Amino acid sequence: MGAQQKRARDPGARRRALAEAALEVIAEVGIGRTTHRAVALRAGLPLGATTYYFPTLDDLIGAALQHAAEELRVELDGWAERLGGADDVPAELTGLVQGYLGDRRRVQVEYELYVAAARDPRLRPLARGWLDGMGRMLEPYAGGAAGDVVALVDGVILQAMVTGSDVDGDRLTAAVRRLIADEA
Amino acid sequence: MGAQQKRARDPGARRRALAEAALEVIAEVGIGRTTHRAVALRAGLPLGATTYYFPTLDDLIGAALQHAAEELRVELDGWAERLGGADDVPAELTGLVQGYLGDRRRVQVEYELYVAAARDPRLRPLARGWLDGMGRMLEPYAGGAAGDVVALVDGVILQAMVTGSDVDGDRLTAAVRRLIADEA
DNA sequence: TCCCGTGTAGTACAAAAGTACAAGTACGAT
DNA sequence: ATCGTACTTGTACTTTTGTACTACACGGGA
Repeated sequence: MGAQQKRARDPGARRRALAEAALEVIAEVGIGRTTHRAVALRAGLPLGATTYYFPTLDDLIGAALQHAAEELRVELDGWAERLGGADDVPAELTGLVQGYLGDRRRVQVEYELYVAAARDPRLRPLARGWLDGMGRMLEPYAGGAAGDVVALVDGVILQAMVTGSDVDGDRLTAAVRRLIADEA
Repeated sequence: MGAQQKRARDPGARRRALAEAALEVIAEVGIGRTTHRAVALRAGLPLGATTYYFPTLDDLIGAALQHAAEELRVELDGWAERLGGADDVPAELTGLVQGYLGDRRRVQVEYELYVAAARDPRLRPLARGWLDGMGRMLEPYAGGAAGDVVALVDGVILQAMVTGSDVDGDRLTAAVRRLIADEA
């Protein structure tokens, strides 16, 4: 019906734009209150585009979370590289955590995914990507305590998000040192 | 209009029933998808009861979360008592965590509250109740590392919820021991 | 006993939201 | 150049949802 000018065709870009817009909406209002319309508005696309590319809302949200999980994996690869060239691993890890917290939107989405995965087993593989990936990354330095360091880091990030405050770098570094003492 | 038999009057019990039903709904579908109708159905009460006792949906959810926060405080008091009489504090703490994880519904609500608080500052005081209370409780045993132990425990619980698995008691105990070594 | 305020319950209504669809357009294959 | 398919877009339809409202019943005080 529309006879106005239509934008250039680029289905791939639209899928990505929708997924990214969905992530922004999720960060702002949570998974549960994310709607087709809010995502379309955020992406600057018509409502119909959402259902054309993602048959159902769950598909849209699922694709967005998958997108986020992939971004997280890329982030983790960067961490692994940085840790590999570091002479003080705990201090470097602390710096990475602090940098990660610089983008609260992204962190918020990650924890949205966590809580959703706790409720819906279908999302667990996505959430485990971060946990397992980080554990594997830390194993060379933390050995059997890698999982503990992951828990500590996730807990520290959670605290920062809930209280709205920053991470105490020295304290985190010291705690990581204690956890990995004598390991690896 | 209804001329059927009405239940006994007990406003206090109704408020409590609605708050508790809301918690169950929140645990199942998340805060964002919690509705008046779902809560009323769960509580076995008519729809009108929800708006009679809680003018708006936010009020209902807020009351439910406050209810949960109070329950958490009671739980924490129990923990404090148990830790006070324990000769092996890290082991006792591990046992408490494992016991806490026995009621996943409750844990789910707690983390729903966390993530919601990260997004909405108005909920932060409620969420801080657990963090601060637990920190204070651990201070006598963990000293300056109390906050680290809280982070570790929260991270471990989060891992258990996300992966659907149980907590490795020995590992948690060992990690706590390391964190509080030389403290307090 | 007779009210009257508080609680109860069913229903109503407008807004929001998920999804379907019809109409039209661009682009590659033939 | 034509044709068909994939994409685009605006709108329509139905369900869900928040909230308001009407009608009624109980229970204690005048």
